[in-house]
Amino acid sequence: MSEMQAARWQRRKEVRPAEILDAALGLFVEKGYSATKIDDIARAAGVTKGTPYLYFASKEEILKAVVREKLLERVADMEHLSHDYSGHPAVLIRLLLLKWWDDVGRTPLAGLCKLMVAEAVNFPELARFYHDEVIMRSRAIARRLVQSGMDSGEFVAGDAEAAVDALLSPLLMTMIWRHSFACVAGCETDREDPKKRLEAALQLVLAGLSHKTTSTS
Amino acid sequence: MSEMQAARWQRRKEVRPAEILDAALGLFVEKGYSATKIDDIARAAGVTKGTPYLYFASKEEILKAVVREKLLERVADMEHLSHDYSGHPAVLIRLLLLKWWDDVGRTPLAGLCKLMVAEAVNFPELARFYHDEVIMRSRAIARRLVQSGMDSGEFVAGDAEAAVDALLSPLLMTMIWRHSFACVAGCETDREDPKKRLEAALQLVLAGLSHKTTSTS
Amino acid sequence: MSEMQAARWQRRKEVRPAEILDAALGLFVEKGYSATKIDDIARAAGVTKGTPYLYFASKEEILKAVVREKLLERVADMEHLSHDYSGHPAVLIRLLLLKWWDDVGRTPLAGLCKLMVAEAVNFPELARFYHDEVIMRSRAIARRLVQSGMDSGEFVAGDAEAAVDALLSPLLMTMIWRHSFACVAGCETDREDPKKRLEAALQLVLAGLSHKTTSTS
Amino acid sequence: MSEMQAARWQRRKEVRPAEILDAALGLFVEKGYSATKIDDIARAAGVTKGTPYLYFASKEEILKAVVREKLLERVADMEHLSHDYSGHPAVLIRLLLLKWWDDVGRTPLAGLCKLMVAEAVNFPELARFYHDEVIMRSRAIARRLVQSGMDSGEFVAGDAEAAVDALLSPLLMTMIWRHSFACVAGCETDREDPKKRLEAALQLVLAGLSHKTTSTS
DNA sequence: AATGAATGAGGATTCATTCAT
DNA sequence: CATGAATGAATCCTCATTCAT
Repeated sequence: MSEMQAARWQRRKEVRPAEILDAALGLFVEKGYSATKIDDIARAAGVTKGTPYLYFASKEEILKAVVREKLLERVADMEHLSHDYSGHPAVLIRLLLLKWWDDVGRTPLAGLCKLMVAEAVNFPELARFYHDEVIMRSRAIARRLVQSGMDSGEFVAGDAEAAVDALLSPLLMTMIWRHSFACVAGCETDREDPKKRLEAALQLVLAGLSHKTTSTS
Repeated sequence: MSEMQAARWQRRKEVRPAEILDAALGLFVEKGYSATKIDDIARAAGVTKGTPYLYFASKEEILKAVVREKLLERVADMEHLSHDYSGHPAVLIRLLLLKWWDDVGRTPLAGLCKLMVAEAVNFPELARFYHDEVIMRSRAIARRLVQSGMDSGEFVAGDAEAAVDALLSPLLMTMIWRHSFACVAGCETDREDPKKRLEAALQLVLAGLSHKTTSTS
Repeated sequence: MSEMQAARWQRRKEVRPAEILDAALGLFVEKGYSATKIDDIARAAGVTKGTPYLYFASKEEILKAVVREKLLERVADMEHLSHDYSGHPAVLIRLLLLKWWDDVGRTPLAGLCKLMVAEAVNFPELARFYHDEVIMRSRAIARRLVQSGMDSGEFVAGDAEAAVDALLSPLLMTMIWRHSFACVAGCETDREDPKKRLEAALQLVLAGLSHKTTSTS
Repeated sequence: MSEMQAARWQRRKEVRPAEILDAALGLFVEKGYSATKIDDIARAAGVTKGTPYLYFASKEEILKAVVREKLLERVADMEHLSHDYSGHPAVLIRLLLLKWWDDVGRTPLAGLCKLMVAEAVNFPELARFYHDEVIMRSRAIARRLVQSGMDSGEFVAGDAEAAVDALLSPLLMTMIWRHSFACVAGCETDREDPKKRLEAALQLVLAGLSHKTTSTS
């Protein structure tokens, strides 16, 4: 029994942190940071109250770890995609935003983005991390693409930062919406196909960004 | 001592509620709902712990009152403006969004919008109120204008809801940004002129929405 | 106006204390001491929160005044009755106990007796007053009658104090009952005629106290 | 310091609830419900403020548990005794009442009975429980005995409920007395032997209840 | 490694009492 | 004389964190 136990524990030791973070992600997203109790997280992870403290120093550290673990690779993905690419910026922009929607926006991770917005003020250090490693890097990708389009003449020259705002905002707001009002009974404005709507909004911005000679069809 | 006492012992029934709500607005916006203690609100309003309870039943009711008091008239303003208007929708859309920026976006009220996003899940009743009385009414104004533009041929026909998303999102995200990351030391990506940037993003969307015959000059 | 006012106030000044004590009696009896708020008393008396403090120093003083005002004369009544009497003790005992029932037991004053029991520990000074002026004087009357019965041979000789206990307890318990369990929904063991039952119990004790030669068979 | 700490940090899940209830019983009886702070209970039980909440949901639940735990078995005892018995009702009545005195009346449990009287109005649910499980069951035992005595001709026929009142009231009032006025300095009418006095009172009632042919001594 | 009993600081709320009007 | 706005001490309860087992 003790050997089996030991073996099991050995194995658990490797996976516990991830299990705890998964549980924490779900609960933070569902109920917010304050309303999530350590005990909830522990139970959701199949352990008891003390266990999270074996792996994380505090509730705050769990939040930090969740953010760190879950979002960084998504950003890295996009950086790789954008580096290996040479073609029309508009096409890649569309591609990347829709990929972000598929990988993050429609998943629980979107809730993490909303959580960061909600809690940024309370966790400055974490906010800085998120700002530098998620926001700035994502915007840098977008900005580079926008700028290259402007430079190549494919896009109308103008304020690149503003263009990035216009491109990203609909996606971000959709993510935030899904984890705020959309969760409230009575506010479920059923957006049948959010992705399609997102695409339409994006298309509008890209159209505004592009030179058009004719608009006839 | 007696002067201080005397100063402390003012009976100002008429103005207390407003003072308390102002104090509450500032603190809720600055620190979030949970992190704001009733005692903080009281002190900021120049009264003591018990006084807020003379006017509001609970901390939650204070939040509700803040939201109710502060945002409704802004929405009503916009409805009036949009009703009395007959001209190019694009012009009014620009006008209204920039007005919202001036009246709300760059003021502490923007923090209230961010707060609603952050706390919607925790205060469903309040969220419904905000959804119905602020969000839906605002979107309705925008949708009407977009639709009339599409009907008149001034705008390219398409998904009106998506167009509303595209138009409003940059404004909303700017407001949210200002009350989340922008408050964190190290994240103050100095946006010298947010209004100008907002205008540029808006211009982009309106351009995408408009028929253009030539883009050259 | 000011003269009328003054006149009215003059008159009020005389009756206010009594009005406040009446209101307090009702509420103390109904809800208990702790659960009765000064504000309740004031409103029930048709005045506002500050007014009771013009006449009484504190909530506790109101309770004391209520007890003092309301019960003393009842006791004095009985003392008079018992002094002016010469006849069979058993008859007077019956008379006095039934009178106490009519004057106190079935009125709200019974609630005051129960209140004293409930709060004696919390208000020792008041308890002492009640003990000396109500309990001891009442028992003294009863004891004198019992003793005279024993001395005259009308009653079986024995422990006079115990006889007093036996005589008074059913009355006291009935009073207490009416202001404790009888007020609770679900416990209203409907005692159709409490006075009749009281009489029967009393009869039993008096029978036990009396010499009986035959009980017929 | 470390020894004190260690002593403070004992894990005794099994015994804590009982310790807390014991402490609570003592304090409730001594000071009343309102005047007893959770912190007092905790300290008296040798734990800290939070610990009672590990075992009981609220102060009210502690009171309920105290009543439930402590009195039910006493009632059950009496039911057993009365069932297994066949003899003169008067004898058993005397026995049971004196047993109740020994088991409850002269112990702190009597304080609980007084507390129930004092707080019945404030805790209707608990009052119903006590009414059904303690009062009614006790009275049922007494009533059965009285009735059987009346049926067998041992007792004078009459109002059985009134007889129960007469039999129980002296005991109840003695219990109540001991936990109200008797606790107040200055009211300690020293009843040298309360049991003896109780017995005398009881004897009186039983005498009144019995057929007597001769009263000679 | 895991448990979960115990801790204790912290915060919302109540209400007797005061005092400027 | 009366008001009722304001006070602030008091108390219940929560929950992140600790540590003996």
